[in-house]
Amino acid sequence: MYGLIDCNNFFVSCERVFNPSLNGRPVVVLSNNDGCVIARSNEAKVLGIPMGCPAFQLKDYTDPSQVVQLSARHIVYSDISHRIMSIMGSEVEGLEVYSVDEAFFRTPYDDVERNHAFLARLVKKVHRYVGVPVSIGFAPSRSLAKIASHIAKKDRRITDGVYWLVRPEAIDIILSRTPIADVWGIGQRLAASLLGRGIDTAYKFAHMPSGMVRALYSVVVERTQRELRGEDCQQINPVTIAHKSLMTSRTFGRVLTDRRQVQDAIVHFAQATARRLRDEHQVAASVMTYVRGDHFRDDLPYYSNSCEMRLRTPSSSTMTLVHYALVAFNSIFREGFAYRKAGVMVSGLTPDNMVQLNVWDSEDHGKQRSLMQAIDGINQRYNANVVQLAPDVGDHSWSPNQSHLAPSSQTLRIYTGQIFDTDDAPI
DNA sequence: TCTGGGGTCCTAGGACCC
DNA sequence: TCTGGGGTCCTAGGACCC
Repeated sequence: MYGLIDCNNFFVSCERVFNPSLNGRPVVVLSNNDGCVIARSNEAKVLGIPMGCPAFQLKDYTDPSQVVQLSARHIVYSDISHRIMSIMGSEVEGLEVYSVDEAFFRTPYDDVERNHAFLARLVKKVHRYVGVPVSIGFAPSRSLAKIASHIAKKDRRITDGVYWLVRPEAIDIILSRTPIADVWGIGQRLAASLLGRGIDTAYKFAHMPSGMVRALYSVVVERTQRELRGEDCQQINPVTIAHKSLMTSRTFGRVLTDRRQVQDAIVHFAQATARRLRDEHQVAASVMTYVRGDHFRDDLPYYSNSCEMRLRTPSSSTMTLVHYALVAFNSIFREGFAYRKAGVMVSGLTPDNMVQLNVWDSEDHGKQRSLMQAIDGINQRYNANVVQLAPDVGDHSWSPNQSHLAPSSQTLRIYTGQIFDTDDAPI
């Protein structure tokens, strides 16, 4: 059987670890640029604030002064996530970290009661060690475990944070109470389409003829259906397995028209991406740069474009990636438009010890590699970006707004073991 | 005034090959 | 009038996830 551990209101719970006065109050965590709501405390959910709600619309639901609004601190959340996952990893087999606040695993026993008792202890342990409340569901498939974990989180009668979905009769009852849109893998489009056919619950979906699901939709949807029937068929890629692409992008704090300022952002994103790539010991085969305007502004001409460059030899060198990102940028930048967002993505990733060197590049490659190792070493030693490439010294006019950051206290620095640089908060 | 930042997988269709 | 068939690879775009 599969278990799913899910952190309750994760980002809000992380903030509460450092500021217990937030307990019992409506709290929301805002996305980059303080744009929209990406996490809500239960009290905020009760007020009717929806997920993804633009911050400026909070007033439609409640007096914004009653709601504590916080800018996201992903470095902190990521660190807390690692702590939780490492506790989990030491207690269960086959941990698959699915996202920053969720992980699947295999339950240790065949017996339902023993699993329940074991997992209830685990819920307590995580809360005691890390301070974040979690819920666990377990079932024959991951999709059913997901539904079980939601019940564990939402149903107040469940006091130990664990719910299981194993007996077929129980599964049928729960599925018939689960709206089709709540099924993992059924998004907006599919839900609308299924509703149009009268399929409004997970139960009805699970009992559609599979041939029909396959013909109407795809193998992916059919797999979801089989999962609801208790069959195990979702292949999860644990994040411990290397990424296939990496992206760094930001919405700017304001629209930019100056070429120099947008270019500044591209250089910064390319550097950040290169560093993450080296952290993963991977190299990229191609680099893509994209820019776009502000699609919420009708008063400005909108422009959006991207350009992908293939590298002669796969690389993770900052200099190489910045170079190609800028070549791509120069080919898509148009004067006379207002830019609101840009990003750099690398793809075609492979382990750096498997690079096939192009004969023309081999000498250069070795030198760059040594240089990058030296720079990374220095930056790591001083916990900061002490050494940077010359181009990334602009005024960062593209920087996002983060006006609701909790104070970056000494406690936090000690807790995370690093200097917390709000200007450079990679996820 | 103000609307995030990552990722993955699958499919359709075109290019190209024999 | 007649104008193959089957395969692979790549890319763009759409759908989903948190």
